Amino acid sequence: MERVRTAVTIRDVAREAQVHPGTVSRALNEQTRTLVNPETAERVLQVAERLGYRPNRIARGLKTNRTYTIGVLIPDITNPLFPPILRGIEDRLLDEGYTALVVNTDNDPVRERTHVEAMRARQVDGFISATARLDRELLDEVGAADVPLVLVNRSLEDGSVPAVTVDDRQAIKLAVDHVVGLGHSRIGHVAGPQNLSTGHRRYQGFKEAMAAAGLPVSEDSVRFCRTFTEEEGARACAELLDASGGELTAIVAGNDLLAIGCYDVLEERGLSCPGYLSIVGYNDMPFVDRLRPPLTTVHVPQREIGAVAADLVLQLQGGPIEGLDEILLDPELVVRESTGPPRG
Amino acid sequence: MERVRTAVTIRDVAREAQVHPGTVSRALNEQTRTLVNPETAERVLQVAERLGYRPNRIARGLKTNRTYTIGVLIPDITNPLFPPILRGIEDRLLDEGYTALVVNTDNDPVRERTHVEAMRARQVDGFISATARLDRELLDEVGAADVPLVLVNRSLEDGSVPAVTVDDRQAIKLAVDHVVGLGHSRIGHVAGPQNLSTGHRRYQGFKEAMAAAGLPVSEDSVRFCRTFTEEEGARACAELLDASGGELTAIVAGNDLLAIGCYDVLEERGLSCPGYLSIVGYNDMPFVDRLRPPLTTVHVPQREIGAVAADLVLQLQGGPIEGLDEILLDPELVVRESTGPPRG
DNA sequence: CGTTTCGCTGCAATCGTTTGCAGTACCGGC
DNA sequence: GCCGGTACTGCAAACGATTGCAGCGAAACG
Repeated sequence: MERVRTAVTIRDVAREAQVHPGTVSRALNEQTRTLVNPETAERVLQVAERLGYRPNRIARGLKTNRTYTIGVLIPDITNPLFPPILRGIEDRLLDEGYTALVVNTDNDPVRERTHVEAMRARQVDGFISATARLDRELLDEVGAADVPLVLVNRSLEDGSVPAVTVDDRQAIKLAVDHVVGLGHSRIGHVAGPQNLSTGHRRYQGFKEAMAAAGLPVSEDSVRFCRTFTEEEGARACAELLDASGGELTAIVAGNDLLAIGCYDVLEERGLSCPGYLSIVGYNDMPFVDRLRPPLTTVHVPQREIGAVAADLVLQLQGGPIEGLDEILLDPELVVRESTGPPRG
Repeated sequence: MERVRTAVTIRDVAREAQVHPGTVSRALNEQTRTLVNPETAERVLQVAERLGYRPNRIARGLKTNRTYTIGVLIPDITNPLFPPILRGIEDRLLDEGYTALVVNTDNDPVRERTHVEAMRARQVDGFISATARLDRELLDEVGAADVPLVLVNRSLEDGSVPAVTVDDRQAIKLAVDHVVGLGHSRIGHVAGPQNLSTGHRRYQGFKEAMAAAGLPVSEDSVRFCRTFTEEEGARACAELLDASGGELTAIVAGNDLLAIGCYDVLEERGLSCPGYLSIVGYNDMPFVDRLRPPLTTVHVPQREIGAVAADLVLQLQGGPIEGLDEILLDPELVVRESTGPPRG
């Protein structure tokens, strides 16, 4: 309960340096140091150093209403998609003396709420959310408390909250154009969950890109997954293969995990990739270049997304910014060995 | 600068409920609620709810010297080894109302120091460190401040700091015995950095296991890597292959990344695995079951390690525990397809 | 030499809670 | 009727910092 009172406070320094605590505070703070006599300041600095003084940010935060902490909501850090984003965020925050409070929500509303509450109670200066969904209610709540919030990897239809994402439509277009360029025309889409903005937008992008290429998209050429997992990808892929009567020659998947699921059914059925079926993923997760075959996928600059998002919350610390909604970064197709010309 | 003063404080609740702030505090806290008249308590609860009161943990922490926050030091969250550990930690912490403050150190001493300072300034209640090294100095510093520290995935020789790890020696023995059982006798070791406890202990374990199996380990049968990366693994593997004059038939690697490096040189040289060379990894990182061939490796219960570590810091909150040093969890060999009988 | 200005420092309130202590009211027992 | 006890509740001092305001001495100015 009672931790040994070892901490040296501003008062200790003051006593030792023969000045008032207020003066110590000023001397220690870059911003206000000019207000104190250089000699005094120097002395205070010395004493602080000698005593091993460590400012108590908690106390500081109480007074200044700033904790220099940003809450980061992630569905599941175990999903390889997120670590790079997190790195991007952290590195950027660190530069400015901020720290990230990271939590996993599992996209579970109650976990989400618990975590957001906990973070608000800790007076975080802002939020970055990579979660697929966030209660409208929760959203409004943090909005009302006017602590900045920025979304990554997804966005709101109404643009009411700033977001940084990759241009999903353009990205999917890259993918379909690639296989079209290879000569494919019977192209399927293993789509992500439609209640997630990412899944939905990629599906839209697929339809658009196909239309632009003058290709029809029938009911048989797309299947929806309930989650972004290998299992669902496999299920959808199998259904697609069955429904198309073996005519499909390429699949663009809603994300890499889904693509891996496709690999699984090919292997199971003894079909080759890209010989029998070309597959392109989405995200360029770590290690997909090590799959057999290495996965052709669209690379999204995760780390940069994180960094930009961090930048944004940091800027938002200064107050709201007008006319800010979505920042789109450019995706990039990385061609590996899971795509090739159509069979026959 | 001045955020709108929207927060409702304990005083607002007090005014509204016609009681003293102290009473509100007591009513709101489970522990002390019995001290207040049930009716009053109920009324306070109601008002608090109605006003949307959110206790300010910062203020609370200032008074109670508890932040319910644990600092977690990780080398690099981008390394697939760590996300599961982090999950284990977070889930366990969440159960107890704690939150994790996570940072990436890159094993860089200055980053490390910066981060530790920042966390101490934020008055974290404890530390969990998964970093390979930590300045002796830093270690002592947090020790002196008597905030609990527990290590994961590595330990100190002198056992001065509680740690939770897997039994590296036993684990490597599992690996060695496996290939020995397959009939191998010319077994090499691609060892991790010897300045990291993990790398060192696995190397020791390798020598011991070989000795126990009655097998010699010559100078030509081990190569050391400077880092736990594919590149280094590849370099070491190539050297090993060259040095042994083509006699080696199996390699046990210091970790999965190193093993992947071995895969690379085999591919480069057109050699097969496990036909020409059996390879066993260490850690059972996500996705190694999807490599070609799926990697035989020793599984370490990352998530559990994290959970146990979290448990430990939590327990340590009650005060130091006597006779506590290292908690060893059991590794488990998972045999996949990268190992087979020796050629010839 | 008186007055203003300036540079520096001290004072004390404040941030939002917690908590030891004291006070009050009521009840029961003798 | 007095006393002790019990059950609440209020008071006020913390926790460790920040900061507007005021004071003070010395320099500058007229």
